[in-house]
Amino acid sequence: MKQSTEHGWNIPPSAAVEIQRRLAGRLSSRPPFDALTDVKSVAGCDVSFRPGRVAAAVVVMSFPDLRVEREMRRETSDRDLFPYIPSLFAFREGPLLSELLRSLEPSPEVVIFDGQGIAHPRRLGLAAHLGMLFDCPAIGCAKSRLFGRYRSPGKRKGARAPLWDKEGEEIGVVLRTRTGVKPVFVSPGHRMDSATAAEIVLRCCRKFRLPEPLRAAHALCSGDKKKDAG
DNA sequence: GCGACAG
DNA sequence: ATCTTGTCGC
Repeated sequence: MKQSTEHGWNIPPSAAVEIQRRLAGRLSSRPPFDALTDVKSVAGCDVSFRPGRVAAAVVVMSFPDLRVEREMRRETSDRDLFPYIPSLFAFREGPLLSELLRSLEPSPEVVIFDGQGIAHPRRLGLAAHLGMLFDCPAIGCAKSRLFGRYRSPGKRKGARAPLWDKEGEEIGVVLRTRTGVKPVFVSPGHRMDSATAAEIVLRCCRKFRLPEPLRAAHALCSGDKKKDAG
């Protein structure tokens, strides 16, 4: 049985676009928490590819201390995997991540995805799409830009610049998570706003450019055999 | 028609 | 994303 078909992910690109248009209208930009004071844990999600195989991982960390609380990993064949098409990214990485997220209890307080939130042509990047499906606060943290215009942020850690759409609406933040390194593109997914998303991502960054939950998820699904070290 | 284009 | 070690630069 093809799980991707059962879950409605394996569909023609034209149908995928229609789904995005339909779901985008139901997004919420209001975090369920006042600020960051209520957030006790943050989950990171990532997917990696190997010849013939695909693996996804979800790592839940306490917040703001960032201690690993839970790790989940799932690997399958890449048969019937949706092709990589910019703007339809969720249909490629979403299926496997959904399998992990649906079995994660209790539901995570906040989830950070390796991709865009609403900084997308139809306002439905991976983080917005999965956040919507699980009705969970979600943040998109991408390593490069897909959509939107911006002015380069300051060079120091914490510096940020708004990411705007063609109508001048803010759809995210270009955030410098480490002095002197290329900034990341943070955008709210579901039940989230840009300011809160940027704060959470920044507080999840220690010694590296990417937030720890994402680094941990990446290491887990890609099979990095490393150990801890302050 | 010509670029742009998350991972 | 992935194929891959050392190496150039701050």
